[in-house]
Amino acid sequence: MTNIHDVAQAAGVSTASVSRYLSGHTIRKADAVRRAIDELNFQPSRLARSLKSGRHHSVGVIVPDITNPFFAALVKGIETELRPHDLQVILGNCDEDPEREETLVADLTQRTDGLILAPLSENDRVALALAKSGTAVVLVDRDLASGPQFDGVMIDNTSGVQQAIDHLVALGHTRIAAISGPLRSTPGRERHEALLARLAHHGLQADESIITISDFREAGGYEAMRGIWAAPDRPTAILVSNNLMTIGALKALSDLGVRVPDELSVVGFDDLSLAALLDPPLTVITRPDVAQGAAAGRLLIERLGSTEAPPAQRIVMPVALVVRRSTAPHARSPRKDRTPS
Amino acid sequence: MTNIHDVAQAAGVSTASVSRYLSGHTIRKADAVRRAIDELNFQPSRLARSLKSGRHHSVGVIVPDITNPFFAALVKGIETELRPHDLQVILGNCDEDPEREETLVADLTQRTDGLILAPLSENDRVALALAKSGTAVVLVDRDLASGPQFDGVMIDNTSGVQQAIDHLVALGHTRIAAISGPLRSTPGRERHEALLARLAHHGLQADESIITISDFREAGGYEAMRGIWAAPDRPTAILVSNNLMTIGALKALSDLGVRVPDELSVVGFDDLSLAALLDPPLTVITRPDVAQGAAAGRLLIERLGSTEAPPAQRIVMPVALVVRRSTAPHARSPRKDRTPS
DNA sequence: ACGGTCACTGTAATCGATTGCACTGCAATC
DNA sequence: GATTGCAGTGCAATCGATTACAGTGACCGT
Repeated sequence: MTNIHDVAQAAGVSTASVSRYLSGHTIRKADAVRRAIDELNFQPSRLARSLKSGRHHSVGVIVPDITNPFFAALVKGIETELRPHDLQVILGNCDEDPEREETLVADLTQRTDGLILAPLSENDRVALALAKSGTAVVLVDRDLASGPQFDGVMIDNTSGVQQAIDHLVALGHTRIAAISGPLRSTPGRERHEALLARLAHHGLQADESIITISDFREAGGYEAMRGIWAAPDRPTAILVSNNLMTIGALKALSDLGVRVPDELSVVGFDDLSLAALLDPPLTVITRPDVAQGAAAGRLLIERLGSTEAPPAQRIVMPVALVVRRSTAPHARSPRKDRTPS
Repeated sequence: MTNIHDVAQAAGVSTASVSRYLSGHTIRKADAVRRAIDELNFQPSRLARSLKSGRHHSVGVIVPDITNPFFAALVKGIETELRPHDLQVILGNCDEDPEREETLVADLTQRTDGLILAPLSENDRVALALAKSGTAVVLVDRDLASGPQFDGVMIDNTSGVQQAIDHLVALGHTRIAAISGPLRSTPGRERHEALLARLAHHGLQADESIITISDFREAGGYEAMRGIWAAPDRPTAILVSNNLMTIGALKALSDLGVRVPDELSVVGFDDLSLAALLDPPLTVITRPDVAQGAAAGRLLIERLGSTEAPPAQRIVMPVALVVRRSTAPHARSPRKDRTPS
């Protein structure tokens, strides 16, 4: 690559003048400089610029799993919001790996002006690094134990789970299974806690053999579902705590030949773009995804804009139950509920 | 942030010694330096490092739409391949916007050692910039008109379309519709051309009223499907050229109350994680996605590893037809094929 | 005691830009 | 004609690291 020196030489001016030309000042030999830039195909090094100015004109977004359509949508929301502000979005996918998350945080704090982060764990070590680094940070969907010091955009997990359980109970279900996500993450923990609380609220017991903690991944949901179906006393309904595990669970049910909702009512947390086309159409808890990303983008812009750090802001977005046809009234006896083998 | 100077001062050595300590040399006051680094929480600036060394230890991946599960899978394959080589993956999502693509290319060529790119258009302006910049580039899934000078990992679109059409013809369909992608992109063009060629090969006519060019997006597929179903002479089968448009088409059919495959046989290009669970399970052309990404990663590593530029390599990966139940024999008369309105 | 290794050290140049400072030269003003 | 003002200029420092080069000192052998 040609550098500013080459251009200066070719145009017969000093590098200072070229630099000033680039930043919009009027200079005497503007024509010559313009021509030199064109001919040499000069592009100022962003690296050098950032080193000098400390600004990068980009923000990092770190998500646990870009394969998850929710995070893909989140990213889309963030980008839409950030684009008009001349901020590049740089995406890091830590693939549920804490070590990789740490590397990414370290890397991106140095290449970007701010970070939008969905941490893997509430007790993440990254929190420390972040708190010290002084980078602008917005948490999204997932919190940190030391969270309150950061901006954040969360959703009302508790309400979502309550709506789902209430719906199942209203349909007459009393033996309700669940596949939860990892408890170290906010949605995993909050949804699981809400589940236990709501079951208790209805006077239902939480049976460990049909309430499984899994990993928010498709394969995990598949395994968990098979495990639950092998339990001595099968449930008549199940709440699956995120979209990918729901897909896995549905595949397991399909492989096992279990009819939904006749034998098992299924509610998934997170909508799926195909949920309405499934057989049967899936009852889910929907939540804003693109909007959640956009909100996070807005918070970050606000923070980057102000010179001194404003107090941390928290946004909690509402969720809603969408009843389709994967849930049905519990027609049979609540006890002794076996399919003929 | 503290810099190498602060550390040097605190440890009572010169910056050179700190730098040497960091790069693994033995130095006399190693202990003091280590302690200073810990206490000051020093992390060397990657920016400054890159500026000096010209290496970034990262590669850029630019995709047209991260919301598309295919690209998400591709990214996953790339990451898995690159991680062991100490290369960060930095993701850019241009969201089908050429302008944004250009910005991203410009940005990422400066922050990374190489680029894996799925260009929006075969005649992309970025090609020029790339050719000049001398960055290592691997094209994936989509080619450039000036492509042969770059490494690339493509798939056999033609064969995939042939298999799909042959399958439909074997089922007795003669009036075959299609929703194609944008012709400026490789998969759009190749699949469309293969479609026309294969229809001709079977002596079938390509009727413009039921062969639509769309945009590879869900909404586009939805609209296109509605348009096709409004045609005076309806088709009995359709090939949809990618996953998102297939989702859109299925939603349109669902909204229109069209029964699949009774009234219309549907084949989609690209598998979907839920394809088998749909009603009915969807017949698709599958293709490697993670593997395609991994192959691209390998090519890039190879290129980055060698000092002088090796000749460009091309990989073409095979595709396969997976017959499920969205395609069925054409039972009724091929002419005058209306559902009762 | 002297010279020669050898291991380590600091100074300073470098990567490619930006910018404070002192300065130039021209036009406007008295 | 001298003075002021001002737009534009180049030099050199700077951002934070790496590294060629020229020391420095300890230690060894004679």
